[in-house]
Amino acid sequence: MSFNQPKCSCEQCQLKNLFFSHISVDELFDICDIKEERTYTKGQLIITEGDKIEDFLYMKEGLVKLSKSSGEHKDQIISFSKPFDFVSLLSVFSSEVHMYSVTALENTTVCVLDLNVVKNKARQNAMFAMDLMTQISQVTDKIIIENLVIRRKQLKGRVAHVLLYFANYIYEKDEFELPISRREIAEYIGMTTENVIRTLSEFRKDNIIKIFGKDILIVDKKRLESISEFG
Amino acid sequence: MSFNQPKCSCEQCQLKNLFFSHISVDELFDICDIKEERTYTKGQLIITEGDKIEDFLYMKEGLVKLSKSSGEHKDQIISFSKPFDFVSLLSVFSSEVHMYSVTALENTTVCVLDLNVVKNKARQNAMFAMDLMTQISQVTDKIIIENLVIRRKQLKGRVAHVLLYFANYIYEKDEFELPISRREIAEYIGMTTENVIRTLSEFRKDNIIKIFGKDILIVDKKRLESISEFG
DNA sequence: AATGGCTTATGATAATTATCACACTATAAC
DNA sequence: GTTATAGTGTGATAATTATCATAAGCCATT
Repeated sequence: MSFNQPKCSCEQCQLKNLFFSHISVDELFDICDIKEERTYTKGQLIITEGDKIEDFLYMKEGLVKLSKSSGEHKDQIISFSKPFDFVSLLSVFSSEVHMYSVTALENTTVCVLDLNVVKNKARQNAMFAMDLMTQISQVTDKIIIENLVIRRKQLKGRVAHVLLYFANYIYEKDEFELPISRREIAEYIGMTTENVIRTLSEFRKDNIIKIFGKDILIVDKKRLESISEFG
Repeated sequence: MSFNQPKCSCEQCQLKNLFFSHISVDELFDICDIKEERTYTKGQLIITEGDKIEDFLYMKEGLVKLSKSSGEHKDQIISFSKPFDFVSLLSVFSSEVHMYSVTALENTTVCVLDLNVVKNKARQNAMFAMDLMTQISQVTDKIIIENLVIRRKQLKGRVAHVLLYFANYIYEKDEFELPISRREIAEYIGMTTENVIRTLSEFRKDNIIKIFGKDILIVDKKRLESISEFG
C-alpha cells in the first residue's frame, strides 16, 4: 500500500537490542536481506547435536529445550529458553559441531544468519563482539547456577522448583499448560519419570496443586515455595 | 648482564596465545607494565563470591577450585582449573559481582589486569574480543558437560570419575596426591562426605586403588574406568 | 605434652530413590 | 473403528544414599 514499505522489520525488532545495538542501520539492512526466518511446530528439532555449526540463530517467538543425548533413548535436558535468553550461542564460538540439541516445545520462530557473516561482523566490530560476549556469559551463567540450585535439592524440592520455574519465569502465571511431559521433567531434574509422577500426585493430594493432564494450577504457592526451598 | 633485558616476560609467556595473540607487541608491553603478579598458597582465597569484579585475572601456575556457597558451611564445587583453562572469565562480562569463589588448591600464581583496561582493549580490538569469547565459551562448555556427566552417574561412578579426572586431566599420572579433602570431593559430586570415604575404602578393599592419606595410586585403571562408566 | 578442631574412618539405621510390574488413557497411524 | 505407541498413574520391593553415632589420627596452637 505504501511506497515507504520498510525493507524488513529488523529495525523494529525487540531482539535488535540484544545483539545489534552496535550495528549501523545500513548493516542492519544487510542483515535483514540475508536473514532467514524459520518456524517450527511443537516437537520439531531445531538444532541436532553433532551437526556442523553453520548458522547463527536467535529466537523471536516460542519456547525450546536444550538437551544432550546420553545413550539410546536417554536424554538430559540442560535448560529451557524463551526469546531473549537465547541458546544457539552455546558452542558457537568454541566448537565446530553442535554439542546440544534444541527442540521446540511450543511453536517457535527463529531468525537465521550465516555464522560466518556474524563472525566476520564480530571481527570487524568490537562492540558487536562485546554484546555477543555479554549474551553468552549471561546465558551460561544462568545455566550453571540453575544446575547448582537443582542439584542441592531432593526429589520433591526439585519438582516444586520446576513448577515454580514455569509459573514464575516462563509463563508468569500460576495456571499454565506444562510444555513438557513428566518424562522430560525427569530428564531435567535427574530423577525417574515414575517419581516425578508420584510427586505431582502427592502435591495434588496435599492440595498444593491441581492437575488436569498437562494443565497445572498452583493452589498453595507458599507451600510449594517452602517445599522447593527446604524439602 | 645484558643491555637487551626485555621489559617483561609477557612476550615469552605461553599464556600469551590464549588471549593476546591479536594484541600488538606495543600493547603487550603496555600490559606488561600494568600487570601485577600475585601468588597464593594452598588454601588461600583468590576471588571471593559477592565481591565487586575489578580485576581480570588469569592463572600462570597452580590449581584452583571454583565454588559457590549455599548456606552456612555448605559449598558446592563447580569445577577445577589449571593454567590454560581459566575461570575468572566467568561472570566477568555478565555481572558486576563475582558469582563464585576461587580458592588455591596448590600454590598458585595469577596475573592481574584492571578489568576496565581489558574491556577497553576488547572494545577497540575485535579480534581480541573474539579470542576472549572463544575462551569463555570453551570454559563454560566444559563446565556444563562435566556437570552432565557427573549427574548421570551414581555414587561409585562419580567417585571413580573424580579419581580418573585428577589422574588423566590434572596430573597425567596414575599416582598423585589428592589436592582436596574427601569433603571437597563430596561437594563436587553432590554426595555426602561419609559416602565418599566409604566408596574410597571400598575401592581400596577391592584392590582398585591404594590410599595413603591423600596419596592415591590407581592400581586397576580398567576396573575404575568401568565403574565410572557403568557403575 | 596437652588441647581442640578438623579430617578420615566405620557401623547401624533411616530415608530417599530406582526398579519392576501392571493398568489405564490419550493420541496418532492404519 | 481398531491398533499400536507413548504417556500417565499406582503399588510393592529393592537398591542407593543420607543421617547419626562414635572413634582414631593428624595438625596447629598453646
